[in-house]
Amino acid sequence: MALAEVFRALGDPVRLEMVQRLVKEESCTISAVSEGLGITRQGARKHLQVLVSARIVQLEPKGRDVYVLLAPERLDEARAFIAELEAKWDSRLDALKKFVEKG
Amino acid sequence: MALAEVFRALGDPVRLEMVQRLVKEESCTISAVSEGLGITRQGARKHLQVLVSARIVQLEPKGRDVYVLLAPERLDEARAFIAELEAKWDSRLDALKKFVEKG
DNA sequence: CTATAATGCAATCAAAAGGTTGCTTATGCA
DNA sequence: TGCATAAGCAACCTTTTGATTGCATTATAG
Repeated sequence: MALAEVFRALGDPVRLEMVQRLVKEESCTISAVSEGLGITRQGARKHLQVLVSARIVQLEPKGRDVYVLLAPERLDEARAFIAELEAKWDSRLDALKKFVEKG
Repeated sequence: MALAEVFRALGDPVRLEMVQRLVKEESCTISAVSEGLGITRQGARKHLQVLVSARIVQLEPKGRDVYVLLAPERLDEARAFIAELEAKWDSRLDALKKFVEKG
């Protein structure tokens, strides 16, 4: 399942923080999303690459800088997947409830 | 962020499959959720433990069996987190749109 | 034109993850 | 009582992950 890769990418505090930054701030360079995370630039860069591989973000070089762009499609797929699980779960509970009511 | 642990737990095809099984089927034993995953029982058990640690599932021993119960709260937190990201993202796009319209 | 800032690339390293095998324990059923 | 089934525990192994350091490259600001 390709979704597992998306969840995995979100499964780290550093990467989660990066995604949150990208949601808040318009136009982040790699430097910007990597600052103040308590790890080195290269460490952060590896995390960023995980997000790129999961296609949660895209990189766009512009001169000396590389801009990091959020690609929200994958996030939406992940959200929808969980929502579907919840829907199935709820309908099962409903069925159970009706079964109990019937006696 | 505790949510990272939830995402991480979902970030594996085997565990994702387990969760899907638990949504579909009522009352699964450890054996049931571990069958047919292409790995050994002990391997599956380790995956299950990851889900337990992330509090996505609970274990309930009953006699010789141990039942695996889905605890949907964490899944809902994860879904809500993404939904919130999307909301922020959308409102930023709206703001940008208005800015552009104003000239 | 040169210094500096943004980035890339590679080697290295410890720790965690994913998986296995082997053995033990305990429960339920015939 | 005896045997099959469900599960636990521990050791072990390989690969991946998270992070580092060091050095090279490239582009912009003065």
